[in-house]
Amino acid sequence: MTATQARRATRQGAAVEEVLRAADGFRTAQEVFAAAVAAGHRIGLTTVYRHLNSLAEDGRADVVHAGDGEAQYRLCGADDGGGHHHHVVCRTCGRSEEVAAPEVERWAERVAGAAGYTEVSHTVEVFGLCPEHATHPRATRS
Amino acid sequence: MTATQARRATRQGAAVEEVLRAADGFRTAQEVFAAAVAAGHRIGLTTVYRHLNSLAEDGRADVVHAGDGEAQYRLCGADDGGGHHHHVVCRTCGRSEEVAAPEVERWAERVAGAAGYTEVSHTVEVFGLCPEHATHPRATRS
DNA sequence: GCATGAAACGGGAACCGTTGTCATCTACTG
DNA sequence: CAGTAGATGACAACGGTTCCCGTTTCATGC
Repeated sequence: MTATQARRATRQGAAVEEVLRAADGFRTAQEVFAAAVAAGHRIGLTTVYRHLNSLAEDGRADVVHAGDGEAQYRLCGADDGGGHHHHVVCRTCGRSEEVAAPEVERWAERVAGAAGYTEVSHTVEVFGLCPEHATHPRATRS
Repeated sequence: MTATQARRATRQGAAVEEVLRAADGFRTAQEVFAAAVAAGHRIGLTTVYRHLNSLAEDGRADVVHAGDGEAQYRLCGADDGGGHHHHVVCRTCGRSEEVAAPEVERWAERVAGAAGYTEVSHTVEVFGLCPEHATHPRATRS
């Protein structure tokens, strides 16, 4: 299961990756589709979903579920050796910063183990407003 | 504004809470609906959703989005004040343990702040298999 | 370069969970 | 006990995602 040589090289697959690479943040499948079409690519929504899922499966893309039932995708380093990571995502523009979270990993393992749970997985997503989209300084910010 | 006495006391509202209380884990809205009907309550799916959302809004229930677009609900201590907490949820039966996560709270604030993000919120869900549903030790690394 | 088999594509329908609509019903108040 | 605001629920609408299946395109051998 090393070589997940799933897909054949196609224009559409390239288009999806291209759109994803051009965006420096998370995008929904529909946004990717719209962007690809806008860029002149001939591609169907179904195909966008197919490629997005393939990328996610192969670990070439990260997925977050924003909580309102809309999955968002983002390209990430092909085989980011050992680095399971998380993101801080801007609620407004989808921009994101990648952050490592060794403490959180350990914490998850520990509390789950303490409760007797096995095969532990976890989802950690941090949402916020990036500097550019920060609202009026409600606290003491200058 | 303390008493968010939003809803009138009705049989249906009681039924939803009853079902939720009987289950010691997370349940989807549809499951709650099915259980209520099975228990002989006369109630509609719409109403189940309404009460579930009310409970969640008032902080009387926790919600997790299992990642496949299905929200799951669980009763929790009425007004547990500042106690923002998380859960370890069994993938198979929905059973869950409540866990406090002060370190994670701090971590989220810190990394988001470091990246210049404000209005930070986060979702942390840990999934696993409870002792009862553990599979044979497969040595699989997540 | 061209034929060929297989994989990928894509339009539209199907699905599924969730929310909106609105006429009817019911829990509370006076 | 009657009046009324609010709750209910059957059904339709909705939005995101997946399935279906005939058509197109890729990759390869000739």
